[in-house]
Amino acid sequence: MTSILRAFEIIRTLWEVRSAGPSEIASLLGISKSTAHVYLHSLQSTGYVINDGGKYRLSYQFLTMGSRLKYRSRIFQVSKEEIRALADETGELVTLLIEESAEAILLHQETGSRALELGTYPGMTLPIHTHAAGKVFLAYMEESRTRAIITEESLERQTEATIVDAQTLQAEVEQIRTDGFAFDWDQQVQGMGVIAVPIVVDGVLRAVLGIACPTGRLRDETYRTELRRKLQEKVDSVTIKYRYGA
Amino acid sequence: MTSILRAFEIIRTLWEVRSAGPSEIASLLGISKSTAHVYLHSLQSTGYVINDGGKYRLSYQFLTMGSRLKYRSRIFQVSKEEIRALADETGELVTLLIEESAEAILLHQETGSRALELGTYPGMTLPIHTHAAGKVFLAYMEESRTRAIITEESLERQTEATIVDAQTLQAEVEQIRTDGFAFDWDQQVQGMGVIAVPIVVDGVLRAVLGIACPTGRLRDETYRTELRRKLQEKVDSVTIKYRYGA
DNA sequence: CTAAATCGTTCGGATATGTTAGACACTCTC
DNA sequence: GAGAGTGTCTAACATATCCGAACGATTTAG
Repeated sequence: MTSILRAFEIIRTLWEVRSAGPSEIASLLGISKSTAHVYLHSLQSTGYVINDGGKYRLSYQFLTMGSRLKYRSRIFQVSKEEIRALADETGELVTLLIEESAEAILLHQETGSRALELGTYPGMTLPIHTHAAGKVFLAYMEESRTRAIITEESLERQTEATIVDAQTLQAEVEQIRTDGFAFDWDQQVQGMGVIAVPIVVDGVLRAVLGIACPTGRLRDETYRTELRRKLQEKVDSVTIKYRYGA
Repeated sequence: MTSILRAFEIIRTLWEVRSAGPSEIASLLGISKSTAHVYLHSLQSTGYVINDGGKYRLSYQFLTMGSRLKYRSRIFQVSKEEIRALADETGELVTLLIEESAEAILLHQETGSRALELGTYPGMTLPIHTHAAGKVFLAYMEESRTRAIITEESLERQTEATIVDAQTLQAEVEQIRTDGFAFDWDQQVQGMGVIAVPIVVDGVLRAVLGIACPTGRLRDETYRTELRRKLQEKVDSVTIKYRYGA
């Protein structure tokens, strides 16, 4: 089914170039101009691509569908209020991440009054080994998957503190299993630290709730444990809501 | 190019049923089981569909792509801070809408401290004739399109106050052109009113900024003009930012 | 202001591609 | 433990995809 793959290649290309006509798409993908036109025309009739005056571009249908998925998801529905409350109480950046295809996806975030402004956005994907939340996923998923990701993946470096060694990562993962939470300093972006706690319902890891704040504030141990306590508190109430309804 | 259309039909179906296997998709779309399987398999390899153990479902790739489109858009970037500020200053719900394919799309929203909680979300689409923001679009788009939408579209009713008569709508649109803003009461949802102001840069309508609040508060005329003044103020600074950079 | 070039779009024929039924292994249900 | 359901895979057929050429319309170059 090359046509479907090609259609999504065109979508990706349209994302990259923002707007293009059949000729440009054709030369970028190495297909004929008329073929490119047929694809673009078909994509237009799905509503995911828009034609203004010969130039084609992606429509906000992606946002519509993506947001619907987000707002319909149970974990978002039951944790939305707690995330807002946690952001208000701590003033920091609170994030809800889920795992999909061995990647961490930022499903939702709320910013507190003194939260740092990262360039993060809902739907953003993050490599799983570069931050506390990702390591929680590694710690709580089925061990075979953990092993596969740790060894197979290339463990790309993001900052100087990023763990790129499989054994070190494995040890951290085991530590997280016993602790029930994860820390990181500077592993994703320099100057930022994260505390992350798993949301486990019926023995299944549903998501990870995290607080991101400047490394400076995190060095204070009493503040750190305070954050962790508040985080765990919210996770507990989210777990109950998820399990027992409403 | 029926395969592309069919692929997106399958995506729509997967949205509706949340999760399904080839057999279920096949019977829903009237195709053979093996065809459904090939489609699902291809969609999976695009990353937009995920296979857990035979059952297929949509991935958050839609959210990722949709959010990227949103966060990259110039109008969002230049108005983000003003929207947050306006929500803080007024305490109400502030919305940024754009028009696409004769529909209004809620690109962004920020909630103030006493804002009413509608079930709105970024990416949500709204019929264009049922609210103040939509009527601003009608007022500021090319007249031929306005006429086409007003007369062609069926003007579906949402509440008792929804304008479903083409002539009434036309008159309102002309009023908005002279006023430079739009009001509505109860036209989208009962008990809610909206004030909407166009964001026009270089003679082109880029988006509409709106404030939604309970009809009760809107009846106070001094409050109404106060809201409108603050709204216009933010729109002016957004316009300048959009036009002259940063 | 004209001419050449490039654009998006349309058409019909060669052929590559999608479609299908059937067979398989597997998992639940009864 | 039998049966009906599932997801997956293969191979042959037929259909729908792909391309080159040609059409206006628009933009660029002279």
